[in-house]
Amino acid sequence: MCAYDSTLIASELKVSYLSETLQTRWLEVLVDCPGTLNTEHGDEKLFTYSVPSDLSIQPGDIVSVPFGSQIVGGIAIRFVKSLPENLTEARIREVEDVITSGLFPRTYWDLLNRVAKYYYTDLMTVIRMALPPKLLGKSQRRIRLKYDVLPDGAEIFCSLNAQEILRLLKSQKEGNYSALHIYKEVRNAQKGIKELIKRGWVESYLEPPKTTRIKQQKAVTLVINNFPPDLTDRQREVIEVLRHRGGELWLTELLQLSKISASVIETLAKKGYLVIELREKLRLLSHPETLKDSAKQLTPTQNDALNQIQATTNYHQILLHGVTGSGKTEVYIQAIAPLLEKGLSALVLVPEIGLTPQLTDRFRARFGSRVCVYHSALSVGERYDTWRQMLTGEPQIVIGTRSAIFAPLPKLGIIILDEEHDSSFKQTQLTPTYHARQVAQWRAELEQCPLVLGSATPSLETWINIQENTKHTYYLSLPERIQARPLPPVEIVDMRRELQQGNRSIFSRSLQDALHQLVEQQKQGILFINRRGHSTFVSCRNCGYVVECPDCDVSLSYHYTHEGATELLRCHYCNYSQLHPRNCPECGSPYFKFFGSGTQRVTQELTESFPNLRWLRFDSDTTRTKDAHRTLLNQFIKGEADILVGTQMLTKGLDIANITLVGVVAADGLLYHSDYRAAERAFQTLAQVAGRAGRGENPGKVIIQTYSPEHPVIQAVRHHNYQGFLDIELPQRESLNYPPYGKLILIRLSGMDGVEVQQTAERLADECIERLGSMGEVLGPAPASIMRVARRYRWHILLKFDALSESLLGSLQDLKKSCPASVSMAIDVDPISID
DNA sequence: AGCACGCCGACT
DNA sequence: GTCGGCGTGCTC
Repeated sequence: MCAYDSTLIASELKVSYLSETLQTRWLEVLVDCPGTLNTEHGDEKLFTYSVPSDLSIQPGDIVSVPFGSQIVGGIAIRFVKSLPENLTEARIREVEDVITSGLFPRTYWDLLNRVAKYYYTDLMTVIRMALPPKLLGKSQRRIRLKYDVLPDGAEIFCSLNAQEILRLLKSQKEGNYSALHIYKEVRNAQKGIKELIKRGWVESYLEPPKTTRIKQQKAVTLVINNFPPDLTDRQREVIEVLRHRGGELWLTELLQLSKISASVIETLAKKGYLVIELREKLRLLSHPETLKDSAKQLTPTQNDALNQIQATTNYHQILLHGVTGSGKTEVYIQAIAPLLEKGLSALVLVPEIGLTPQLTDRFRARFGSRVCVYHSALSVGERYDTWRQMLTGEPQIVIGTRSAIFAPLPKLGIIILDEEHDSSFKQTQLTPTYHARQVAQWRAELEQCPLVLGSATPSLETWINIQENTKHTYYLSLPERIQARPLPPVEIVDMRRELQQGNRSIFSRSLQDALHQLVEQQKQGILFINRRGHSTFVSCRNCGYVVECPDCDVSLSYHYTHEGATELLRCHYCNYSQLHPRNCPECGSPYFKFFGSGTQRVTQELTESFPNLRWLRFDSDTTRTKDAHRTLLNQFIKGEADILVGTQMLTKGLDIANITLVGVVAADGLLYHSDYRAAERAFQTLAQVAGRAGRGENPGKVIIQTYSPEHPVIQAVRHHNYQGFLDIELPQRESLNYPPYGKLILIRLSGMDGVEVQQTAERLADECIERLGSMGEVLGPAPASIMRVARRYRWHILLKFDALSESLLGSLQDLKKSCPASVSMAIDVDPISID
C-alpha cells in the first residue's frame, strides 16, 4: 500500500543498494542497541543477517533481529553478496520479522544523518526520536511468580534478598515485573532471582517486543462496471451497494450495508467480478465536520507576500515578518492550496500543542480531511497510523509541533514554521537537542522546497541569516494589521512612582481604572504574569527563614487551590510537596506567609478588589489536564469571564477578537535574567502579549507595569519598534561573539556526588581548552544557576567559538566515555538558555 | 541493554 | 580450594 518509489537508500553508509540487482544473500542491519553505535570512525557498526525465504525485505525496512539473548529492532541497510572476512556462516542468524516497510527515502535518511552529526548524537538515537514510539521494539526480560507451586510462607526458607524480591512480586497482582524494575527496586537482585529460580518459585522469560503493527482488514473492490447476466438477486444487490459507494468498501462494511452473508461475496470474487484483498486500515483521528470556509480577500501586502511565496519553487528561506494580527495564517493557507493541486504536501509547525486546535480548525475549514495533526499527545496507535498515512504520498497538510519536522511526507512542497522565534521549537531535555528551525532549514534544502518562517518578532538568528544569505532568502513584511486596525497604544506605568504616591496594590491606578472600565463596557481582557512560582516563595517575616526543597536548590512555592483546602508548598523542579507550616520552623513566629505575585496572588487580589470581575486562570497548573486548554478558551470566548489571568501561554497565537485590554503585572522578572538571551525573550514576550489586544472591531490598549520604565526593551515594546530593539541588541551580541554571530555548545554534567561532578567538569573543561586552543573560548566549568535539582548536582561547560572552528572539537561524544559512570553528560548544541 | 567471561577477596 | 562480588567486552 505504500506509494513509495525505490529511492530508499542508506546514503551516508556509503554503499548504495540500488546498483545491486542481483540476488544477494546477506542483509546488513543497523541494530538498535547502545554500544554497537559509533565505532572509532564515528560511523555505525552493522550486523549481518540471513533472510528466511518467506520474508521479503527491502533496504530501509524496519526489522526485528535476534541479538545476543534478545530480540531488538533494527533498520535494514543493504544487501551484500559475501560475508565480512571475520565472520563464518555458522554465526549468522536469521532476521526475525519485518515490522514496517517503505520508510526512509533518500532525502529523509540524509536529514537524519545530518541531525546526528550536528547534534553529536548516535544515528540510532535520532532514528528512534524521529519514528513514532514503539516502532523499534526491544524484547524484555521479565520475572514471573509461579503461584501454583509457591508454598505459603515461602519467605522463611530464603535469603533476605530473595524475600525482598518475593514481596515485591507479590505486590503486583499478576506477580510479574520486568527484570529491570526489580533491579531498580532491590539491590543485588540478580542473586535473589537466581535463588528463586533454583527453587522453582519464579521463572524468567523473554517477552517479545510489542511493536505497533499495521492493522489490516479485508477490502472489496469492484472490477467490472456493468451487470453481467448471470447474477442472482443477492449478487446483484451486493454489486449495487458497491457501485453506489464508489466501487470500494471494507468487507465488514459491505456485509453490514447489504445484510448478506460473506459467501455471496466470495462467489462473486470467484467469478472475477470483484476482488477481496487485505488492506491496511488507518486509525486516523476522526474530527468534527467544520464549516466550509473559502479564501479571504487579501490586503495588498498580504497579496505581495503570497505571490512571492508562490513564485518560489526551490529552496529559499522566506521570513514573513508580520505584526500581530496581520493575517499570516491566511497567507499560509493560500500559499498551500495550489501546491496540493500539484500533488505536493505541506508541513506546518506551530510552537505548542495548545495552539493546534485554533490553527487546525482554520486549516480544516479550508482543506477538510487533507489536514492531519501530528504531535506527541497523540496515542501510540494514532501516531503510527498518521505516520503511515503520510507515507502514502497523497497530497496533504501536516500540522504539528517540534517533532513533526520529521513527518515522513515524501513530496514536500513547502515547510512553514509559525512563530518561528518560539523557544519550544528547541528540544532541551532529550538528545538530540535539535531546533526544529534548523532541521527545517536542512530539510527544505534537501527537498528543494521553500521554508516560510513567520513571526511578528523574528529571532535574531533568522534576522541575521536573512540579511547575510541573500542568495537563498527573501524578506517579506506585513507591517499592518488587516482592515488597517491600529496596533494598540502601550502605556508604561512606573511602579516606583505608584509606591511613592501611596499605592501599595499590585495594580497601578491606571490598570485599576482600566479593569473597572472593562466590567462597565462588557469587554474582555488578559492579565499577564511572568512566570508561576519563584516569586511566590514562603518566608518568615520575623527571621527571614525561607522553605526550600530538600532535593533542589530552590525555594518551595505556595499553591492556593481553594478556600479551606490543605495548604501545600511545592517544588517546581521535582514536584516535591509538603504541608504549609503554620509557624516558622526556625523561630516559631506566626508571621509566616507567602510572598510575591504569581497567578494565584493576582487572582486573589482581583477577587478582593474587583468583586464584580469574573476571572479565569490560564497557566500550566490549570491547563494540565487533557483538553483543559480548549475548554478554558471556549469558556472565555463564550464570555463566561471578563479576564484571563495567565503566564507565557497567553502570548502565543491566542486570537480572540473581543480582547481590548492587555495588562502586564510586572515586566521586571523578564528583563532581569542572567541569560544572554533575556532581552530577546523579554521583547518577544511583551510584544506578543501586547499584540493580543485590539484584534477585533474594538480598539485595544496595553498597560505594562514595571520598576524600570527606561529599559530599552520596554521602550522598544512601547513603540512596537522591532528595528529599535535590533539596533540595541545586535551590537551587544556581536561584541561578545554570542549567537547569532558566534556558536555555542553547552556541556551539561550531573550526578549525585557534587565533588565528583565538579572534578569531572574541570577535567572535561581542560580537555576542551586543549582541543579548541585559541580558536574558541571555554567558559566555566560553573555550577548551574540552580545547582541541585532532584538531588543531582549540575555543572556546565560552555564552549563559544566561530562556526568554522567547530571541527577542532572532534566528536565530543568521546568525552562521555571519559565520565565516571555516576556522572552523566549531555551535549546541548545551540543552547537556548544557559541556566 | 543483557549476558558471559574472568579476575580478586571472604568463606567451607 | 570454591563462591560470588563486579569490571570488561561482545552481541551478526
